[in-house]
Amino acid sequence: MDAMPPPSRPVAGAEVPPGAALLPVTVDVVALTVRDDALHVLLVERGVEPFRGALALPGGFVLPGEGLAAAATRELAEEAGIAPPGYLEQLGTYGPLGRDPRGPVLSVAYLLLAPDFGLVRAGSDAAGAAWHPVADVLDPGALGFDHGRILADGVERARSKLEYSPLATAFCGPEFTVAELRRVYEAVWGVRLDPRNFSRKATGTPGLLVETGRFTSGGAGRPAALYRAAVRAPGIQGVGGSAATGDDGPASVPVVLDPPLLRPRS
Amino acid sequence: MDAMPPPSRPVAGAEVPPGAALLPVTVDVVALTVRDDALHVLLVERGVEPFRGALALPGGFVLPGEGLAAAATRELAEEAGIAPPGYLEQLGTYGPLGRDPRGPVLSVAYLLLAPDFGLVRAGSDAAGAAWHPVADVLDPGALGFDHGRILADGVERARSKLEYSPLATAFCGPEFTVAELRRVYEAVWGVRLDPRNFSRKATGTPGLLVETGRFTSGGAGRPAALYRAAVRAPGIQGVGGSAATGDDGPASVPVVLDPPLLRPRS
DNA sequence: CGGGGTTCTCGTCAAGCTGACATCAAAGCC
DNA sequence: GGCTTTGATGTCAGCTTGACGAGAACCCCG
Repeated sequence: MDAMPPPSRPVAGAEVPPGAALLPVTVDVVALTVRDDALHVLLVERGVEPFRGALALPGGFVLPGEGLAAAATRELAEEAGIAPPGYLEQLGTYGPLGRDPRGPVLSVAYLLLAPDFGLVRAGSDAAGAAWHPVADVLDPGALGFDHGRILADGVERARSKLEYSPLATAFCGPEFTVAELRRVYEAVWGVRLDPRNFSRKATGTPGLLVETGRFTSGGAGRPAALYRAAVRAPGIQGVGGSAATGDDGPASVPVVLDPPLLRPRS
Repeated sequence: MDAMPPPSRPVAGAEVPPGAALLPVTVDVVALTVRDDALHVLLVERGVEPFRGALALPGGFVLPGEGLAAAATRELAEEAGIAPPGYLEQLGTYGPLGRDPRGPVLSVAYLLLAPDFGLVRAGSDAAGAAWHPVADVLDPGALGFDHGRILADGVERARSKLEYSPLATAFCGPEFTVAELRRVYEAVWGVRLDPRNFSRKATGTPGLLVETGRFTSGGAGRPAALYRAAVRAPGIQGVGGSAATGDDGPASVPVVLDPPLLRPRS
């Protein structure tokens, strides 16, 4: 669907009722990763008004003939410099009133859970994207527009996703250890988990891990068994075949963890 | 926010980049209720093309100067005849490509969990709204547009909501018995629950029920204790004060059930 | 080469929760 | 008054959870 040509008329609505509003639509992405045992979010420094100089989520306007998910991946590729791996799902829609000083704008937010991929032009360009610790920018007002609220919603969505879906593996590389997976949970939830109980739970939960038979080497301590994700997250690049018509609804969870991995209750 | 006057220029986008698409936006509502121990959805029979004569979710185009949630409540009021009670939250956004034969249209879907409220003009008018058992219309193709998929997403959202939030009470009236609440769970999940275990769990979960001290009378069997919802669902009518700026993001869950009420696993 | 430190893996055990089921209580109905 | 219906309370085995001990396998260092 990325290669779909623009339609003949760039502005739709010729057959819709005359009273309907025609709205510009943006796509903003909450891209989360875990680095140095802390949750990070991909942010850009805005180079143009409004909110010039402020930090904001990567995103931009949907172009004519473009789907929502396609717009999200395009903006990520433009502002992060690469087509990042990971799991992408729709987060929610905000607006159109009272969120952009230029006027009514509808914004569809997406959530990306990704391993710590490198950034092209990281921090060098004026509008370059960079990872920021979520804890540093979680207070309202740290980001332009209503992106502080969108980020908070994205973090909360990620936290609950980790409980009931195997998507914690989306933060890891193709092969990882149980300890790496545990540090993902610890960073996203902001808690400390017992390594022994977590290992028992993670390896005993069907649909989460697949043994590779291989082990780590070179690190300190006893070598750890390497695992792969039991489900390949239907992410940005991995779609492969056409997902029917332009698949722009809220992504369905690939698998539900059963029993869930509940976070400790205070 | 309902009374907000339209802005001076009905079509926004004067200051947005020239390449951005201007899209008509519709709001569709998946209104669910429980009647006769079965999950029902509010549907309208379309009176105009496209999909004339087919069943579809109530909804319509967002008007200039109107917020998303306001458009959802307005469409519900127009097509159901009243301002229904219940809990409203955003479900997801679909499109804009390949879902409306008239051209690109963005659709923001909302989910309403409501008690079995009466319908004005129920079934009489050509475009009147009526409750339909979800089981009758869940197969793809039963509804116009992509509403079959939106309904499926809404039902799945409702199912998981019941596990981790006290929103099952949104299906009940102001006072209800544990048995009524259990029938809500049974209808939404499609399972049979043991009344004794359910009662122990429901009354023992903090943040779900509040005793009223009153009891049912007149029915068959021993009178049952009447309860109220511990949290009033922030629904359509109950907002009261202004919810800051036009609150059109995905609604946050009012309270999280802890421990959750997990549905039986297969 | 051997000891200490580190990390991973397996085992143990009490406490709490879940699912299955029995028992009692309180109404209506004949 | 007995029967039926429905709600409330209790019991009990089995499982899961949280806390923690102990051994295994690697690295580093002297």
